[in-house]
Amino acid sequence: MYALVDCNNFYVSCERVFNPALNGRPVVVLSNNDGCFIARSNEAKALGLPMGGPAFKFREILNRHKVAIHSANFPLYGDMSSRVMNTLGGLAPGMEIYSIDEAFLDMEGFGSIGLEAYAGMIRRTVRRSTGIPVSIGIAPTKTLAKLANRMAKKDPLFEGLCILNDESEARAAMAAMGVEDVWGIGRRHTEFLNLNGVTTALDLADAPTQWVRRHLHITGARVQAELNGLSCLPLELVRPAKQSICTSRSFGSDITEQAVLEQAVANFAAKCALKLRGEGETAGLVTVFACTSPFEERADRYWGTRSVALRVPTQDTLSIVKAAGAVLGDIFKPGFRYRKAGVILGDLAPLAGTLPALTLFVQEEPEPTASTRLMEALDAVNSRYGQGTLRIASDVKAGWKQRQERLSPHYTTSWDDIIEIRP
DNA sequence: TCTGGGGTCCTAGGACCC
DNA sequence: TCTGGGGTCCTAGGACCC
Repeated sequence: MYALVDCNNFYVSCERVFNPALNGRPVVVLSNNDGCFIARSNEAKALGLPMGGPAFKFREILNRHKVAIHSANFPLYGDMSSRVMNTLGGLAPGMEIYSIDEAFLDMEGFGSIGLEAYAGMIRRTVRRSTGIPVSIGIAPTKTLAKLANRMAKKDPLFEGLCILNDESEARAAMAAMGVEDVWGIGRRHTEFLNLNGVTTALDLADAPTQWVRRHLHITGARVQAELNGLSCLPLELVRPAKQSICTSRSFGSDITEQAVLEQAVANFAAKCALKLRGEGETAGLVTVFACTSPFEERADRYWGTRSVALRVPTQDTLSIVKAAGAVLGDIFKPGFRYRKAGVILGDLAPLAGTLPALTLFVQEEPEPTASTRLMEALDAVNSRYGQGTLRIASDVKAGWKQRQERLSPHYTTSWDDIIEIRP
């Protein structure tokens, strides 16, 4: 049996841990730039505020119901996530961290204690240790565990815990669940399935397997098998190495000058390099993109992207920022209003096993130790005094910024912020 | 005025190999 | 008139996840 543990309204719950006055009130957390809703309390959901809805379209409801609004505070949420995962890791023999607020647990062998009692203990322990409320779904496959979790959240009668013990319980749950709510079935597949009379999860489970394989491909076939109790998605106990690392942002206001865009891209490249070192990897490919708002008139839209291969794979901020700056020079076209840009690192390889790339015409030394030592010093200073304390000169936040008008303090990751909230 | 960010996997098709 | 079989690698685009 697998358990899916999912934090309730996670970002809102994080804000409430440190600001209990938010309990019982409608609360929303906004995306970067304060654009869309990315988390809503139950009270906010009841007001009809939709996931992903742009805040400006709901200004009237937000004002009328005095909804508490927070800008996204990802350092806080990431740290709270670690606390939840550390707690869960001690409560089961195997765990797969699936997302910032979800983990699958191996429930093998807990049948004798009683799954229900054990799951109740998990919920109480996480709540007591971290302040975060969680819901749990338990079933014979991961896909059914996701479905059970959804039941646990949807229907208050379950009180945050739903266990599907056997086929008849699974079939009853699937009959009550729309096919669009099945894990792995997105908007396009839902549209296709509905047109063909498949509207519930149970319809999908019972559809002809060849037909599912043909139209929903191998991933859809796995979903169907899992709904029928055949486990084909094992628990991934170790996180696979990342294949790419990306940092991108939309801007608080449009950018038209190349120099300003260069500053932003330098900042994104430096952030990427920091993440890269955190993963212990080197990158061999740097991709940069810059684009206008997708809501522009067609003639004013532009999407530029280009990649450059690095002669020597590296995790050095200076090399990566330099490469990214050169690529931006290639794709920048004057006359457009740029709304968003980003840097993507690819061809990742572990640092330890890195050999100098074979180059035919250029005699390339292995990466000098000086670079490694400089990066160590850079990271040590920034870790001690805050990210951005020491940075590359082109990475200046002079001409671009994001909107973050209602940011809560970084309660768990910044001493300065804690001092600031002292009464 | 105002619409997020960071990922993965799969397929189809082209180009190439012997 | 007749035109194989078995592969790899790469890329773009689509679909999905939170």
